[in-house]
Amino acid sequence: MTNKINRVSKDQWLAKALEALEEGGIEAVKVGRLAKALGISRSGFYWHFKNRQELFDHLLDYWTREYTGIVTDNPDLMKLDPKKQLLASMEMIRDNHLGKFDLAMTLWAKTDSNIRKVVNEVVKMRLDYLRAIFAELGFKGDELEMRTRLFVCYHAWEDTVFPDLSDQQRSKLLKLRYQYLIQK
Amino acid sequence: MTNKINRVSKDQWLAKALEALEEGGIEAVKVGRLAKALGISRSGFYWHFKNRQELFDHLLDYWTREYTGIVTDNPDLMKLDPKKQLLASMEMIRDNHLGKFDLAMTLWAKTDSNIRKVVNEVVKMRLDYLRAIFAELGFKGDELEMRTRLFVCYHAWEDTVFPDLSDQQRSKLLKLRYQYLIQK
DNA sequence: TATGTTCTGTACAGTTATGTATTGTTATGA
DNA sequence: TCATAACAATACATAACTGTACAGAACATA
Repeated sequence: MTNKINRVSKDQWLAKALEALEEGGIEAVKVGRLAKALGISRSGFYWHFKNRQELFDHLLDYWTREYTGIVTDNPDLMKLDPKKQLLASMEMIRDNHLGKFDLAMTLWAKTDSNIRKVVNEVVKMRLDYLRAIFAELGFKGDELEMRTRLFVCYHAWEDTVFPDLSDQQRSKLLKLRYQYLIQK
Repeated sequence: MTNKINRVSKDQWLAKALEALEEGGIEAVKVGRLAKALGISRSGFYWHFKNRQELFDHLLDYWTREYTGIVTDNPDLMKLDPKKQLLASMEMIRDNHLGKFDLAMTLWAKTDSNIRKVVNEVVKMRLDYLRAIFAELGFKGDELEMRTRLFVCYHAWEDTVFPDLSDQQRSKLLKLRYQYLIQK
């Protein structure tokens, strides 16, 4: 008996949506496509979410929580001396693939002012966080700004721009970049 | 008399398509939306293009021609000594907004292997071009690779990641970055 | 003025998408 | 075991999007 039906939770819908978002941007996140990918009909979706927009709101929420605060709001990192904090941040960004959704989010921000607001805030948080570290390392003024932005841009986008780098190569370059960035 | 009809050329369709591509990725490039934005019906589109795919082919073509070769295939730049070539390249990327479509193209590449192939080639061309310059400046091995990638990533994405930078600030940071990147 | 080329709108058919309504099935807790 | 919550399928109405067909207007040129 037990004609088992595949049941899909809210989190599973969200996970598939994130996948679609990462791969094709927000316009590729379609209810029907997600259902097909999950192997069920669309009906369950509207039990979990009022409509497509509500899913979008959750996606934005998720990204803000999971992909930004981990570094910039981490008390353990704050305790370290600036050099160690910088290196630990670099490794954390790499290990957690913190730039994973930056591509889709940044594109999304272009057509949606709500998203734009959040993305701008996130970029600002990252800049503030790194600026503080480089300031502690003794950099000032425009030099401080230049290093901060070089860091923020590169580390958020390395995965996206150079997806084919091996882990080994990535690690080697990371160490060298660390030395280079703290050098006066 | 002269009930003037708004006529729209192929180039105008392409221009609007590029706009849509830049703002919302390839999934946002819809024939109907372009027509609406141009203030006409869709019919003309199918006179210029066989179908939507043919428009996509043109978009890829356009990007490859206009947004990559300008720097990496420029004989005038090759004549310069490496330091001047580096600086001129940086200014050229900035002035021509050469990273303008990188966001949409990179996302597009995730779901289309033809696009991925081209995008990968373009990134490779950029890396080769910059690697040659930094090599002439005396860098070797992993250090050479680190600087090359730092440059390529930052300069293609600065506009996208920091859209709010003023021209003045952008110029100031460019000069400092130039000094920093050639420094041993 | 005649003629072909370059575009236009309108109409239609087919596909894909959203959202609603309704009813059925399974798991859980009282 | 009974009620309810948490899912499921199916059917339906509507809108958006693609592509085709076709008739006609404007333009270039001879």
